[in-house]
Amino acid sequence: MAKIINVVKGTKDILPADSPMWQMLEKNALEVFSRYGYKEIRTPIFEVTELFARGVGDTTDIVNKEMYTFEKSERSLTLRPENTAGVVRSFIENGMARLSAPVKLWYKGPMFRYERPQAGRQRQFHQVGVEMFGVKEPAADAEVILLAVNYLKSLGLNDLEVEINSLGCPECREAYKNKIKAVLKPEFDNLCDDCKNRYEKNPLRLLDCKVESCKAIFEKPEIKAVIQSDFICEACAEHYLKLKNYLDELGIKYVENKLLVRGLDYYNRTVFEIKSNNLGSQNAVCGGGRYDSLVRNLGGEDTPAVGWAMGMERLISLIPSLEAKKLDGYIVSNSPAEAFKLAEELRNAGFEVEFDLQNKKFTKQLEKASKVADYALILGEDEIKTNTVSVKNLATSIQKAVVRNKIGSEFKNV
RNA sequence: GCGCCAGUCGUCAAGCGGUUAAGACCUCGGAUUGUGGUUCCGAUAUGCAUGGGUUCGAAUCCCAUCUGGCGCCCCA
Repeated sequence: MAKIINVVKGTKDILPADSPMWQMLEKNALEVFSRYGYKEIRTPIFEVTELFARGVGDTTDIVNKEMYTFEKSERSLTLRPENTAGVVRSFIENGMARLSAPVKLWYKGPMFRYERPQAGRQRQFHQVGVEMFGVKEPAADAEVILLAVNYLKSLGLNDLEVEINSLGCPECREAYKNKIKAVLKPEFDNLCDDCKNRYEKNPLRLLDCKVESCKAIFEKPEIKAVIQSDFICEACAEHYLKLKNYLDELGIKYVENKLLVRGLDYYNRTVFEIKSNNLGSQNAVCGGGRYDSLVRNLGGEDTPAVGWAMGMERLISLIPSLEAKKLDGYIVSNSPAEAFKLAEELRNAGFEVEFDLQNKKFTKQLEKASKVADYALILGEDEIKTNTVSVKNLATSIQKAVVRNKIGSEFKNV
């Protein structure tokens, strides 16, 4: 035999046994998001590399080491590692800023990140996400979080923990970063290598380092005081407070996590994550926040925006697997032409029906019927002569003759 | 990119230096030639991720590669 070819590392087939689950996720997304006025947008799977460098941020790991980038006709193109940048590009390019705000969009589809695969992490994975443009008020943040919670609910996921935080605006965050850097400066040599790196790149990410020696440093009173301080400016604080009030009113439980820092550079003010304890170390199913300066940074008019994305594979790993659905009927017959006609009749009436295409013996056909269908529709010589179909309920073993031209309306009653 | 663990039939696995490489499920065929899902019989890995090595002898030991899992990093 010829050598077989395998799927590439970090990618997976979605097999027929799995696809009903995916269909459910997609159907619920359409239903739930539509109720809030969100419309689906589908953007290309690859974009010009510069979009992600400018959009996601060139200090991020995603852009620095995880992108699938290739050259074609002297242009650098990249398989999308996330979809916010693409949606924003489309928003600007299609003049959606001229539409009446808010502009509410949702998407689903594959994303690509060159990372070491592990549980809940693949190189090709799928996200569903929403983006809302044009609303600076905290009600937008609240709606988007509510939408996430309700989508999860529609999937039977009720007990996930919502974590929120405010990163402040660029101004107050910059001041905070500088304070952190200042207070940690004397300890710099004692930080772990990762933290030394983060010190310059993104000091906010220092804070949830898991290395014990770093944790100990952050516990020192004078350092802890700075870390714990409410650094955000008045306007940001008010925005954050209003968001929390909305969430309280809506009965959405949340935990404030000062260490929550989304890794993408574009976030400001609100950031949030929804986590599960049943996912191992890749425990976030949903992550998002506000990104008021991204549209402008990508060349559009100043437009505030909020959104989130969920990892569909992670969602699926939390949902109990669905039972395989059986056919409505399986026709047992030694007259393929008659079986064809009956099958077509029932299929046109909306039933899921199959029959044997391989001239198998009667007993084999019946055995097959019992495995794959709720009813066996027996169409033998006797039945053809008398213009009937013997319908056998395979769960109860009850069998009845049904007049051929009433079969569609009656076989399910046996 | 780094560290640790693992890889035996379509699936779940036993075997841990000398076996014809167990067993179960699935699939297929037969027992019964118009009644299945319960029963009985049979078929299905010259092969143990791939490639090297050690050994009289390797699925079993060693090395490399590939893939998966866990952790770090990061993120959904």
